[in-house]
Amino acid sequence: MFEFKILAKSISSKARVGEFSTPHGKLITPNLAFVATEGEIKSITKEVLPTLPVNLIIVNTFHLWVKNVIQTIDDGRSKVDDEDRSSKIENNQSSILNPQDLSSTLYPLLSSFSVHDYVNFDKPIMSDSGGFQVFSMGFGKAHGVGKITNIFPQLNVGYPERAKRVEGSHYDQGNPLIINENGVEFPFNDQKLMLTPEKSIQLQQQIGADIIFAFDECTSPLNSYEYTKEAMERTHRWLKRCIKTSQINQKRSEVGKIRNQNNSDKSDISDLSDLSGIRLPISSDLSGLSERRKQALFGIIQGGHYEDLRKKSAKFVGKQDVPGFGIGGSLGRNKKDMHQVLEWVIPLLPDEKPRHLLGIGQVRDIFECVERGVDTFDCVIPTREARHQILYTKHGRVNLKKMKNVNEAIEIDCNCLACQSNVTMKQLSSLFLLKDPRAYYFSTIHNIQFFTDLMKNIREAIEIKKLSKLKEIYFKFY
RNA sequence: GGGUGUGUGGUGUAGCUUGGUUUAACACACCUCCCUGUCACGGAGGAGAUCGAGGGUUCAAAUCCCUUCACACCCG
Repeated sequence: MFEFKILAKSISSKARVGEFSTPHGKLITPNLAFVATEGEIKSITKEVLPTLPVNLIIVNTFHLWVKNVIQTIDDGRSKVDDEDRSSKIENNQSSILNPQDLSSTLYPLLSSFSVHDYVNFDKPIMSDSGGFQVFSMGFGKAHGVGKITNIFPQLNVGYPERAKRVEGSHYDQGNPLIINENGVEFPFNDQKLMLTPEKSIQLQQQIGADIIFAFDECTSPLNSYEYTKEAMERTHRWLKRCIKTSQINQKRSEVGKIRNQNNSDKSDISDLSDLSGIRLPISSDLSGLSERRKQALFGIIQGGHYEDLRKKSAKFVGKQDVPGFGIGGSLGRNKKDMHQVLEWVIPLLPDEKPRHLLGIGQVRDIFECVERGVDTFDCVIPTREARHQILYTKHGRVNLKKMKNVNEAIEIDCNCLACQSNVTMKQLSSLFLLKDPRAYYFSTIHNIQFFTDLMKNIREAIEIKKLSKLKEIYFKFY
């Protein structure tokens, strides 16, 4: 499990085609995860999701947690577990397990019921750890910026002045969140929610995605060098804790299996005694713990747009015992900074493991980053912009608001349902005016088709050594 | 014929009772631009009415009074 086979490599760049084995199938790379923060791709119902050209999705731990979706998944699993057990076990040893306990406690998971069942998607799923919310609900909110800042556009020429402001420690103050060594406290809907590395991994285990991310602190591009360094070092310590928690889970699973084989309730579990508050169910039936519950923990590289920090982080995370890496955090002030960050980081990561670039995914970015050695992406752009009436086509981005009177399909040779059913841009515009759910649906499936095709084209181009040619074609319009 | 009510940007409304804080507000639509691990079917700007018409009161009227027009309803 979690083997990464490199199938083809570009000669002129670091681009490669790979195959990552997960419990829910092989993920062919480069690829892009569509974002299903709360367990569904917005405006796409669970019924139609399996019919769409989607290879990978990413859900979000924080949002699933606060929206009680994890609870729902747990309930679903308890139900399956109960049914499973009652059909297999004659005696009633398992009665000690009740759904209430299961829902809130870490435990060896019996059935393979997971977020896949919840979202109705039997392909690889990633879960983000909540680390991005440390930024988006923290400094990101306070600073009013994204992870690539492009504020002060009027100061583009006066770069030194802007840089001075950016380097100032002023931007390290006023975080609405409380961040300390232990974790992060989020004020959310009148409650305080504490997320720690252990908690995040626990939640992610309950979610059951194939690829999970370490809990990190995503910093703001406006944070000072000192702050970014401090946050990065803390993130490294958190990574150790994430790995440990994840390994303990793994061990407990194995113990569960042994106990199952021995059919004994008295297996030695003393090495797990430090797991206070975490109980093992006293059950003889743990055979349901399948390969499908295994999870790959990806460590995340931080360090902002500072060369020494990024390199230090890449070296540190790169040597950890994890099956893959995420490149996260603030990526500087513009795209050049972002490319620079990748050029610092990627050469320091082991070639034989996959690299995921968190949160990036505009068309140009995908090409630039694949060429620099990125294997997977996730991005809200395709689905969010669809809802904001931006459609992606081979001839560039199309703003539907300007196409109110155009009686043509979005794209002639597109395989998406909208184009196949000859929905015209005029019709689609009208649906948007009426806020008809079909407007969001059609636009979203169209953009999904576009990005899925894009990734496929990229993979094929790498294989036949024509990536730069393909890039040229797309760059005419993007 | 008598009575009542309504008349504000493209559409729907707020303001009118207690005139000034209205260079007339809001929503939708319209025109730009934006969206990169989604608190994002969202965000930032812009254009657009002198308040049915005319007259009067007043330092000051969309707001009070008169006349008139249009529409709606009620009574004959």
